[in-house]
Amino acid sequence: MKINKELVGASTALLILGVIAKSPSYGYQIVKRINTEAQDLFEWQEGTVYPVLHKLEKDGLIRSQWQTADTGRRRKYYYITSRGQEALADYSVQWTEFNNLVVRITEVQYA
Amino acid sequence: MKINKELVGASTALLILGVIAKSPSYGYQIVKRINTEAQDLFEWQEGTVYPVLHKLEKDGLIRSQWQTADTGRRRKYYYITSRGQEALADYSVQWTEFNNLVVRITEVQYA
DNA sequence: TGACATACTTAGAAGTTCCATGTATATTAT
DNA sequence: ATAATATACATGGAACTTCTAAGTATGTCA
Repeated sequence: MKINKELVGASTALLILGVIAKSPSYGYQIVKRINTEAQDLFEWQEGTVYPVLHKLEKDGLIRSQWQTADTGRRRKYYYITSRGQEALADYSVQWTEFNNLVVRITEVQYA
Repeated sequence: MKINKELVGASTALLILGVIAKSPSYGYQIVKRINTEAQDLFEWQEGTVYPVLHKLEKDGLIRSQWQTADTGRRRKYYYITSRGQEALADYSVQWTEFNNLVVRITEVQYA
């Protein structure tokens, strides 16, 4: 299995897929959700996320649908596709293996 | 703690620092070492690693020294600096936290 | 009505990594 | 002997991502 070349950079995509897989969401919500979970670890900007959403949609891993909230505000909801679910499962495995490698290489050796 | 903006992209640096921290190495050796450990997960190209080594040295996280092997071949050995050790410890923590986030977000929910 | 939060979008800059290629030398195979 | 391969370092330019910044629009609340 040759890992996806962009795997690591694709952690953004991985997180987005993870969020949408649990529940369809729209961009702004995803940004808030991840930033809350990330605490002080990092902070996504909207300008980072929207292009990734567009790319994921172009690649057929998610699809979108405009909806109007009760408030009257328009939101573009994203849904994961079956290809997206496959990709998510795939990326998760790759991520885990990659993490194992990082841990193995960087961990301190104890006699 | 604001995570290093390049953390994820910095996984390359993290792995390199991890290798050198255990034992001073030269570029070609690092590439072979990581590629062996990475199995089929990915494969670093030399052209990917040398620029990172140069950047790490410029940032003072590693230092280099030319040595001539018994074979007569010249190698540029890299040593981790104290600042490099601090960075390695720091990045490791950040990586762990980041991984925890990824796992939390992407893991399947069981009732 | 003014300030703020919500919500999406894109342009341009900056930064990384990849691919390809180049140079040089030692080792191994023919 | 010499050809092929492995070792070893290096860099230019392409390709790709992400970031910053800005823009547009609308709903909510003081």
